[in-house]
Amino acid sequence: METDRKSHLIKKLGDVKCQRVDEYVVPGLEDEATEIEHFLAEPKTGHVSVDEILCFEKENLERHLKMEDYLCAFDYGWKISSGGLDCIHGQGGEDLKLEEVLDGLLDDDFLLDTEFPEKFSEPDVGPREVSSLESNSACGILESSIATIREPNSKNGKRVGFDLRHTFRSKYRSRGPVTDTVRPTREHVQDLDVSNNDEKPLASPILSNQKVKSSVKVTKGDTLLRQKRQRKPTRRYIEELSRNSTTENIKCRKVPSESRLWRGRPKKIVPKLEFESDSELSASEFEDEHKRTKRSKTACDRRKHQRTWTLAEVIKLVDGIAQYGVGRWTDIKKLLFASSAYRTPIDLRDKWRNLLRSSSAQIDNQRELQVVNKPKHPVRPLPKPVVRRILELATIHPYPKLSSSFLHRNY
DNA sequence: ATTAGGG
DNA sequence: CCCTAAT
Repeated sequence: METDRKSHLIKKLGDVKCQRVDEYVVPGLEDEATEIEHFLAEPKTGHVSVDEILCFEKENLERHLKMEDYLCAFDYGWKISSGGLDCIHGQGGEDLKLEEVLDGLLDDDFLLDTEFPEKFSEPDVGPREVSSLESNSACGILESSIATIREPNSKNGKRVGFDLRHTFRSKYRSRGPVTDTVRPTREHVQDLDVSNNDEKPLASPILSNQKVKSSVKVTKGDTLLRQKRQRKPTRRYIEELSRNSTTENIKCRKVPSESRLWRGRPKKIVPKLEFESDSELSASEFEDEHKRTKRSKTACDRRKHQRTWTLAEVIKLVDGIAQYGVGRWTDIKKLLFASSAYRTPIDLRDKWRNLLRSSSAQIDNQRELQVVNKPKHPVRPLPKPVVRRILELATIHPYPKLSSSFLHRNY
């Protein structure tokens, strides 16, 4: 029985990996539509769209977020420099094939640091599944997200992709319905997020089945996942480790990853008991580790660990600040980033601080950037709408120590 | 426990 | 991102 499921799963995954990019990447498109709508909606009015609620499960998938960034970029008329595409919704844009677009995207260095097939091997979904999903989770997820794609025209992936693209486009173009959405109360949002905790140990039911179970049992909030970890390794220990094996990036990733997990959720639930379970990597940790950014080895030693912010995240953050105001980072974290085990409130604040800095700088250099914007320059500017909102918020909720530089600035 | 500031 | 002081 168990083996049956496993083999089924494996087969399923095999199928997935054979999928073409344009096929299995498509589910993210609709999602993106909701995200964009969400963003486009006026911050002060209700902007949690019904779509978002309905789709919140899908939204949890990190891979979707990745795609969102690109699609956001399209919305802002960004240039896909290497693809030779000017902007998707231009006149000629209508004729673009989805795969062409994706090709351009793949060449672009914008936030595409993860291979697609890999992403599907680490499905993370809402915890609601968690209970019933211990044995057959991955199957359900994969099937639901892929079957829909294959269904319409199983013979021709291209065609399917094309159609879906239109679905997406039409959806995000008509931003009308978004505005009249019901604004969820705080409680609603809370509920949503609680059941929405996407960093749940579903990363790889296949790989660490038992462990998932053990750590899921206690799961209720977003912090309980770490229960396995009883004791924080001493800093010396960590340093020792990284010094002893200067060799592989394995160390570069692993050590920081662990220390990262300690931060943010220090003692809350951690009992005094101590039995070392270091060898046991909980699913969430596995996922965490798995998703850890891959970058040059040189950067590894400087920043212990870092995860690049996606556009979607930035937008979410800006929205959160618009709602709750600057300074209430714990609230924002709990309500909007409950699904992200990383991104501590401090991270949010840091990000905001950086956003302020960069967006003001971007205003200054706007013209210069467009001229000098040879693809070589790794600086990818924020979409103007985002910058706009950031600056607006900056004036409304002045950030200590930085606000002065903004107030006398007119944009 | 959280936040502001600085590194 | 990390750390610390202050609240």
